[in-house]
Amino acid sequence: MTTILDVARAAGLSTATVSRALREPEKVTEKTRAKVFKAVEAVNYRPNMLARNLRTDKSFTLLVLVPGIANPFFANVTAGIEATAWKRGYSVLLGDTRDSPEREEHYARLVETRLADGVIQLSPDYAPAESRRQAPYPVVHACGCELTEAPSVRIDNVGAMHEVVAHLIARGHRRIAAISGPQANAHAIDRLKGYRQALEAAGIAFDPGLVLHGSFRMQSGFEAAREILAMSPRPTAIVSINDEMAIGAIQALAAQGVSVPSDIAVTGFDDIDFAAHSTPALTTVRQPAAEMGAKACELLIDWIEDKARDEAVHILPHTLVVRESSG
Amino acid sequence: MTTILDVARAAGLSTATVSRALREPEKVTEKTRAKVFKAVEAVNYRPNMLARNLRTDKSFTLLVLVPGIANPFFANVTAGIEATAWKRGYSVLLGDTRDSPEREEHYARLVETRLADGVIQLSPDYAPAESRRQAPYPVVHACGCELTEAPSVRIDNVGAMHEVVAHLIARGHRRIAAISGPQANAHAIDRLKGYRQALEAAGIAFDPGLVLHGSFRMQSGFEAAREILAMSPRPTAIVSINDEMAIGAIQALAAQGVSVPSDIAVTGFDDIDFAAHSTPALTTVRQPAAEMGAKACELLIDWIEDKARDEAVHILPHTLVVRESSG
DNA sequence: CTGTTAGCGCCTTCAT
DNA sequence: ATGAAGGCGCTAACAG
Repeated sequence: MTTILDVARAAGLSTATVSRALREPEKVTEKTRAKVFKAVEAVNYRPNMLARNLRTDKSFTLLVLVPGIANPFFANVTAGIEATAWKRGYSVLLGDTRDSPEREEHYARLVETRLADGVIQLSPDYAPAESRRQAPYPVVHACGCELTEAPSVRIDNVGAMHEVVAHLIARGHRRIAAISGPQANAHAIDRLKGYRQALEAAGIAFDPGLVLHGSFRMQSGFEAAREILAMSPRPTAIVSINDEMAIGAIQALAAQGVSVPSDIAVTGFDDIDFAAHSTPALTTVRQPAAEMGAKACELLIDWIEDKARDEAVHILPHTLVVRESSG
Repeated sequence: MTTILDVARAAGLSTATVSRALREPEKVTEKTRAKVFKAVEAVNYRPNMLARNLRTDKSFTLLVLVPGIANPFFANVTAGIEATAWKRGYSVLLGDTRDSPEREEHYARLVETRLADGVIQLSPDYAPAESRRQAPYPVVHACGCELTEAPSVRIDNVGAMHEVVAHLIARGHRRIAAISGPQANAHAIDRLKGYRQALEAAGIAFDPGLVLHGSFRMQSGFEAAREILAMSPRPTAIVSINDEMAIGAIQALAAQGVSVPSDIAVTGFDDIDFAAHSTPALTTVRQPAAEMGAKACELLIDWIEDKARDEAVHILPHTLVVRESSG
C-alpha cells in the first residue's frame, strides 16, 4: 500500500508539504504542486481516509435513518439526501430501522463511535424531544411532524389533508372514511387532524367509526376498504394517509365491482410515481420528497461544518394533485 | 471525549487489557471483565471506531452501488443487503450511481481510500470483466447477467423470460410485442434472449419490429404501449422487461379503452409490491430481491474475512406468478 | 493473564 | 513556502 510518505519521497518533499498540496493547494508553490501531483500519479497514491478521519476526528459520513428503504417515498427522500451529500463531499450510511427500537439504538451507537458526523432522521417519532435535545451529535429531521423541533424539514401535513378533504366535500361528499396509520404515528396524527379540521369547517360531525388504522402497506389498505364497504350507510369517499394504502383500497373496491370514482372516490398522500400510473390515476398530495431530503442534508452539513445550528423548521410547499380517482 | 485510557484508569488496568476485555472477552479473567464493564459504564465510554479502523485497516463498511434507490426492486435488494450486513456487524454505504460513469468512478475511489472493505454491485454492466478482475478490492454482484463472473448472485433471466412468453403462447398468443430496456442493458439483453428462444421453440418467427426499447420507467412503458397500439396487425400480448413499464403500458391501454387482458395481455418482471396490487393484477416473474441482496452480502463478507473468494455464480430460483393481466 | 511499547497514516503546530 | 516532530485512539506483538 502506498502512503503519503511514498509520495513525499518520490517528489523529494516532506509529507507535510504533500499533505498541504493535496488539501490546501493554494498554500504551496505552483511548482511544488506539480511535483506532488506527478508523484501521486507515479506511485498511484490514494489517501487513507481512515487515517485522515482519525486525525481530524471527522468521518465525512452522514447516517440516514429510514423506517424502510423499500417504501418509495422514503427512497426518494434518501435519493435527495444522497445527491446533496455527494455534492458536498459526504457519504451516506444507510440505517434501515424497520421501526425497531433495537435497531435505532444500534445506529445511535454508531454515531457515538464517530462513524458518522450527524444523523438525518426520516421517521418523525424516532426520539422524544427530550432525548433529542441531549443528543451529543447533530440530528436533522427530513420528514417532520407538527411537534418536530428545529432544525428540521417537513410539509404542512395538517393543511394538506385539510385540502384533500375540502376537495372531496366540494365534490359533494359528506360521508368520508379515512384510512389512517398506526395510532401513535406522528404523520398519521397530523393528517387525521387535517381531516377533522376540514370536516368541522364544513359543519360535518366527526365520526370515529369512519377512521380505520392501517400499517401504511398496500395490504392494509386493501383490508380497510373491505371494512368500509361493509359500513352502512356506505361512505362515498375514502381518504388514505398514503398512496400505498389508497392503491390497495382501489384494488379491493375493483374486486367487489365498486367503481372508482363513480361509486366511491379515493385519495392518497405522497404522490409516489405509482400514483400517477395507477388505474384510475390517484388524486393525492405531492410531497417534494427529494427536495426535503436535500434540504435536510444541507442543514445537517451546515450544522456540522459551521457548528451553527439552524433554528428554523423549514416547511416546504405541497401540492394537491387532482387526478381521476376523486371524480 | 472519553478514551480507552480513561477506562483503563477508572478500572486500574492497562489500555491493552481494556481493549482485550472489550474485543476478546474470553482472553481475560471474569473479574477483570467485570471491572472493565463497570468502568466503561462509569465514564460512559464509546470506542472510537475511526481509531480502530485505522489500526486494523478495516472499516467494517460495505459500499452498495445502486443504479437508482428509488427503483423498488433495487430498494428491496438493498434492504436484504442491509439486513445481512447488520447481522454480521457491518454498515452499508449507499452509492447511487444514477447510471453515471462519473459517479461510479467517484465511488470506486471511495473504496480505494479504505472507506469500505468491499463493494456490492447491483448493476450488471457496471464494469467490464477485464477491469473487474483487476479491482484491488472485493466486488460481488447481486443482480448479475449471463456474463457476470463469480462471485455473484443472479436469477436465470433468460429462462424466466422464456417461461413468460411460453405462458402467453400457451394461452394462444402468437403476436407478442416486447417492451425492452436500453439496448446495452445486460438484463434487457438476457431477457430478450429468453423472449426469442421461446418464440423459436414455438416456431414463431422473431419480428424485430415488435421490440421496443424503454428506459425501465413507467412513462416509457406508457409510450411504448401507444406505439404498440398503432401496429397492424395489432399484437395480442405485451411482455415487459420490468413491472414499472408494464404498469405504464396498462395505463396507456386503459386510456385508449383497450381492455387488459381480454384485448391485450400484459406481463411484467420483478414482482415488486405494486404488481400484485395493480388493476388488473400483474402477471410477472418474482425475483427474490431481498434474498439476492442477502446472499451477495454473505459472499462479500466471507470474502473480506476469509480472504477466500467464492468462485461460484449463485443462481437463485425465480417464480412465474400468473395473475389477471395475462388472461 | 496482564502490562509495556510501538506504531497504523495522516495532519498540524512550530520552527526555519 | 517548506520541514521536523508529535500525536489522534486504538490494537497487537512481545515480555513478564
